[in-house]
Amino acid sequence: MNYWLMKSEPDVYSIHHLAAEADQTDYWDGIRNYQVRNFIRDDIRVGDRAFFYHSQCKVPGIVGTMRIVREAYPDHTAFDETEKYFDPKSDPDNPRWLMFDVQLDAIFPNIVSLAELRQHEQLAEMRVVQKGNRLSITPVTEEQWNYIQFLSAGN
DNA sequence: GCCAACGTTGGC
DNA sequence: GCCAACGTTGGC
Repeated sequence: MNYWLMKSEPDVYSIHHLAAEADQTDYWDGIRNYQVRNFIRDDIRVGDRAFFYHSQCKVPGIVGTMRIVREAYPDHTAFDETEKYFDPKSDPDNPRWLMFDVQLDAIFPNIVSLAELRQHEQLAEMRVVQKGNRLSITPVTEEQWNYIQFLSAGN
C-alpha cells in the first residue's frame, strides 16, 4: 500500500466538497502533468491512502485523509470542450490523461499547515515542503504519514 | 499581485 | 535535440 499527498485549491474543490458527495466519494480529475499521470497509471492503487492538501489559499496545509476506491481510468474531462481541462490532443481511443476515485476518510479537527510541516525535521524530505515543488500529487512515506497523523491529533 | 521554479512548446 | 519563450503553479 502506498501513501500520497494530493493538492486541491479549496476555492475550486475543498475537502468539504468531497464530504458533501454521495458516499463521500468523487473522481479526482484534471491531472495534466506527465509525472503525475504516471503515478496514477503505475502506482496509485485501490486501498492506498492520501492526504487532502489545500493549496493557493490563506493557510495552505493538510486538512484530512482519503482512500483510493477506484484506480486509473480515462479522464473524460479531457474530451469535453466545455471543461476547463479540455485537451484536444487526448484521443478517446487512446486517452492521454487518467483519473481515479477517492473516498473521504477523515477531516482533521485542525489543519496541519505547511508552516507547521516545515517546523519538523522528520518531514524535511517531503516534496511539499521543498522549494519549487509543483506536482499536485506526491508520494509520502509511511513514517511521514504516521508522523502527520500524530501532529493532526494536536501534538 | 509578485515572482521563483518548473514544465511544455515550437522554431531551428 | 537544443533552448528560448511562454504558461502555470503556488507560497508569500
